[in-house]
Amino acid sequence: MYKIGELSKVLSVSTDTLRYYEKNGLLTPSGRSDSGYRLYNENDLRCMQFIIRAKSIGFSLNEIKELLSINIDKQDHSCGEVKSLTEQKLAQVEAKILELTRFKDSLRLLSEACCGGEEAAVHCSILSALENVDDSFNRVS
Amino acid sequence: MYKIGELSKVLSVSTDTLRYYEKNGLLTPSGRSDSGYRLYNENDLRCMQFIIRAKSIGFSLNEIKELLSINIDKQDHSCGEVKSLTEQKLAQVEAKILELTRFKDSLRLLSEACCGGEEAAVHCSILSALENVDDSFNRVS
DNA sequence: ATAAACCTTGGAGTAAACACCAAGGTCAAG
DNA sequence: CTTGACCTTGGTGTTTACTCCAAGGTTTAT
Repeated sequence: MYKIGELSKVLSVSTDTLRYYEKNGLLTPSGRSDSGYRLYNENDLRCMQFIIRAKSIGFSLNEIKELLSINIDKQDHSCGEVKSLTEQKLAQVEAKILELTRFKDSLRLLSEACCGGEEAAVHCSILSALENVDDSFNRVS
Repeated sequence: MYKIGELSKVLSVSTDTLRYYEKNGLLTPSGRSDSGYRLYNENDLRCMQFIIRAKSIGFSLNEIKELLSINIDKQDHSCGEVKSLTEQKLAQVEAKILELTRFKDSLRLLSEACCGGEEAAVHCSILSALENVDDSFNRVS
């Protein structure tokens, strides 16, 4: 069992953040001490790690709550509902990956077009590189 | 040349957003009419499209400003500097793609573990699916 | 037994990214 | 020449995700 300060150190988040997440229904500590201190167990820790990872990927706290509800509500919902929500999120993630990949391609194009030397970078431009990417995309579609 | 309302319609963003971006140095319209109306040209439009795309990918307005400065400052900086900034951003994007891909894998695992039927989804859980992914990751590393 | 280092709740403050007025000037149509 | 749809600046309001007190109770080490 971790006290809030201990968990905050393990995860490198502030105690305020932990209390904030609790207030917003993302992570409720599994228990309280006699004196009212929050007590987190290993499962709470894993849940928090999940939240941190989902956040770093770009999910909002509300989206994360939705993802977590897949877990929390599992007794109350059918497999069909869970699967549908999961696949919806999956599609979102895949779309994001696609966009990011396209973006990566333009950055790489820019980087490769750039000689990297000492001269003024007049011919280097994110925008022109992106235009090239767009053009190729347009030609394909 | 587009007036602010015209550009806003073309791009499906509010005029407030366009003014906000101008105030924050992301996109300054290339001109003004005699009466002081903002006038945007095709280049401004492309720039705005870039901003919208970068935003949808998860870059903050400040990060986008940095990306755009690659373009704007090109006369003032060497190719080497531009290349370095670009590659830095490239690394960020690649890291993001990796994390997203990992996340996608866990969602897919969850989806596949789920029968999708009518029964209570007791055995379906994002967290347990993620634990499995983590385990396999840990075994590898 | 008394600091120092924790914890509690409640509330106020902050930064980002807008959204929404208000008061007034501009422009095209009838 | 006026009506309605646009534009201007300047300001306030909103949501998200924290962050930082303040006032007081608890634990622990000396």
